[in-house]
Amino acid sequence: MERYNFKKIEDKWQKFWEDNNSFSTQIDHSKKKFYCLEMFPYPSGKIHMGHVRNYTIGDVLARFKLLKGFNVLHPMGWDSFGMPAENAARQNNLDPRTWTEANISNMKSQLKKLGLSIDWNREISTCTPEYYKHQQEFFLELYDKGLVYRKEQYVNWDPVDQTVLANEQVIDGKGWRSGANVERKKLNQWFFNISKFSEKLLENLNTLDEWPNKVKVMQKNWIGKSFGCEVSFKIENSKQIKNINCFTTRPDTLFGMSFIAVSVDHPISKLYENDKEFIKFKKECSTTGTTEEAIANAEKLGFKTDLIAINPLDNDIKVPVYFANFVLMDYGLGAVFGCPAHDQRDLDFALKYDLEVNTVVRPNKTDSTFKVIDKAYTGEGYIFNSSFLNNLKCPEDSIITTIDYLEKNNLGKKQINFRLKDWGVSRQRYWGCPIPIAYDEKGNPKKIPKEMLPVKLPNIKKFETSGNPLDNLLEWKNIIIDGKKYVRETDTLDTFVDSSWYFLRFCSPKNKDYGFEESEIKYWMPVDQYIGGIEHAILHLLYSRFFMLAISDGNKKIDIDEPFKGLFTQGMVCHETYKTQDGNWLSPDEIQTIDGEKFEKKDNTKKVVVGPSESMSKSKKNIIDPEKIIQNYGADAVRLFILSDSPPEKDVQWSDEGIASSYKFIQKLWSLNQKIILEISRNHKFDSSENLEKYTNIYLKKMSDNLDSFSYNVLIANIHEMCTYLNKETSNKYTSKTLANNYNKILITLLPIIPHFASECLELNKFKINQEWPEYDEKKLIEENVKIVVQINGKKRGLLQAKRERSEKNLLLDIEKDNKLNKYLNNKKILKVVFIKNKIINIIIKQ
RNA sequence: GGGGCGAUGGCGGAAUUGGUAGACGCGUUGGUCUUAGGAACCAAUAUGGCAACAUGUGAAGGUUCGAGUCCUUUUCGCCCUACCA
Repeated sequence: MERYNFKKIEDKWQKFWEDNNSFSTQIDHSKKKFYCLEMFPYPSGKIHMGHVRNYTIGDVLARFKLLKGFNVLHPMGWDSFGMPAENAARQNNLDPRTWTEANISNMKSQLKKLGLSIDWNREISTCTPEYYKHQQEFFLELYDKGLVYRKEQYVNWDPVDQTVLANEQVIDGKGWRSGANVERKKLNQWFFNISKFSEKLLENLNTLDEWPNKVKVMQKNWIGKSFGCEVSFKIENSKQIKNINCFTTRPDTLFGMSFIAVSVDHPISKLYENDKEFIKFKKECSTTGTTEEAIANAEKLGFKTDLIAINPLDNDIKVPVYFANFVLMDYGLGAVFGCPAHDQRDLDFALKYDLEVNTVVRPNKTDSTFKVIDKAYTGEGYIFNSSFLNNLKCPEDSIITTIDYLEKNNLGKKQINFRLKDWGVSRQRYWGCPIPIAYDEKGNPKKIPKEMLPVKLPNIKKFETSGNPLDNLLEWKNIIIDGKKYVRETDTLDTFVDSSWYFLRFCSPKNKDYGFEESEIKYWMPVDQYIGGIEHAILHLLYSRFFMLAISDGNKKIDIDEPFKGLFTQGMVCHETYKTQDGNWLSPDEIQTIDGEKFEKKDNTKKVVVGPSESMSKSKKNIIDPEKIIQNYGADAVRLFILSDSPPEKDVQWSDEGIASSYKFIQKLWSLNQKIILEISRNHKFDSSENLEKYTNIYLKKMSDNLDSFSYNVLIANIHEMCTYLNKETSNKYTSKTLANNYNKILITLLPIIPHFASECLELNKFKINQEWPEYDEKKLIEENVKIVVQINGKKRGLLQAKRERSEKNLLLDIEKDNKLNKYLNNKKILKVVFIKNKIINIIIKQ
């Protein structure tokens, strides 16, 4: 028997799909659309297993929807601006564009070898002027809408990469790429006014019912809405400072206040800018480590001012004002009032500086002994020691009452505060989208006129070691608009801007007038299923949601609020890690094993230390190259394996045994196919078609259900069962017609998963290649004979074959006749019978 | 500190959503064929027991005729987030 030649057959079908433009898509209003999108890759050079998993999951869905008769949009592109290109250029003295384009062409051919159903006619690349021209238009459009502005601000400066980082790109106080300690620096920056949509971005999360809850929770926390009020405190002893305003979520604890703490960056710090002690304190605050432990263990430090603040609810309560290291200028108003009894930080601070601890909330109304000593009480309870607030239920009633009082007496106002900050998009980098702005002699920004777009990124011959080469490119920097001299903005846009609208561009990839055509996004948007890694749960997804709101803001023709209707976050691909005994990482290629337990290095047979399985990464060398695997086992085997071992949303363990087993399984399916071709040609006279038809019908239901619910690992199990069943059941039992009819349907169900193999089998069987997904018949799922579980006192004691709808009474008679079952009853008194038709009978007897 | 998720054989994982726990795969064991097999095929594989049977979904309780699934408490693990006022 001829073995399955995956090389020949996979090449054949990939060529067929390409020659026939099988996956190119046009608007077709007679069909329902389905927009299936996987997060596009950064062209780093080669695809990795994470891509294989991501794009296989998406392809299964896209092909399934195509078979179901949807008009499927399944595009692919390249997130091709960004620092690696620039770094490679510096290191190897070449042009980032050349490097990027070579990578794209290599990765594209790798992706094609996976047999993905992608409409390559819609391919886009964000580093091309055809793409970023429209991004510049959007920038100016948002500028006109007041959603883009420029301000001087402290920024996170990465001294190694010589660039500004967004808050989200700073992890544990270090740059997310360079790992260098991030410094604070004041620069003029461009911002997107994302905080304008805080409420909307939060509210809309409720409408995203096809998103993982986890991602919604993460975004909710990131947006960080808190309800409270602004309270104004009079300062009684200063000419310059009359008031300090604080934001609080717990105004009801005002009577327990014993100090005010403000950030060292608070405006009142101006009063102390010449105070040597204060300067020293401020410096101390900024050098406190930013690692997790440092923050957790950081001591609360204060610098006492001579200011005295008055409690607005009781003018006799006068408290000192401190600068404190735990108050951040970034959040709220950069000032808090301290109520040590009911906030742990305030309590730590109070104990250190010997401030009063006044308990004003107690768990019970009447517990007169309750007093906070060394642990702040933040639970529910009742207010006391607080004048007009006494005995109010806390926090619900007490907060509302306090805010009412403050507002009526002009002492404060209700306020909702968000943690979400505006998005700083300026990057001091070359390889990004130029910001379409120039400055006049006075430094005022001017929009580059539309007809002068795109502002093309000039070619750079030589890269200096650091900084932005655009700064030194005078012939590009100096520009004349309407006869006047201007200097260009040399910062480029954060690459997250590029990916914030690419899903719109896919709808109209060639449109020259604008980033998209309204009629086209009206048809295709929103993305029905977006698939990618959980690492983008906040940044990319939030920015994209913002961009959609920003573009449709004030444009009634675009009524799309949310870009991604469904979101699926796939797990990572993991592999064991290996190290030499002196701690150097080893790749799986460098090691071998004899017994599967002890591992040694191939070249010198030295012992290898096997570490835990972790997400594949270059730094740990635990990577498996998809290209080699495709070469050895074929794309279908890789697709099959990457789906089979774990549910797609969980991490999957790469294993040599696993991929080998998938390969073998395809061979097994191949021999099944040969066998069935032979059986069909024999045309048996017998026909117990009912069995096969019934089986096929159940199988189709399972396949459809599991495809709909992303249970792809269970789907593969269904295929294994099918293979075993057909191998057993198809010998000498069916007429050609019955067998061909059912087998044809089964083969179609393999198309989404192992498309080359399934296409080849369809062709060999002379079945049509383009067929619709076979639907199952709901009526035929009903079995005439059913198995009834028999329980005695809730314990399973056996099974009973019975006709459908058999009554409780008759089943009891059956049980009495059954030798295995009747011994349990043994003339004992039946107290109760629980009977669920066609399912279970539970007999309760006296013991 | 706050939030989220999870815990099922040697391993990855199934379980129609309250109704036969362990589908399917890996691994292991035995067998067939073979010069040989790291190939193919067949069989077994939760635990204890010769068996009947008993036990069994991190732990303890509860609801129920019936709980992996629901409720309460608890332990452990993973992830996110963080001096957020």
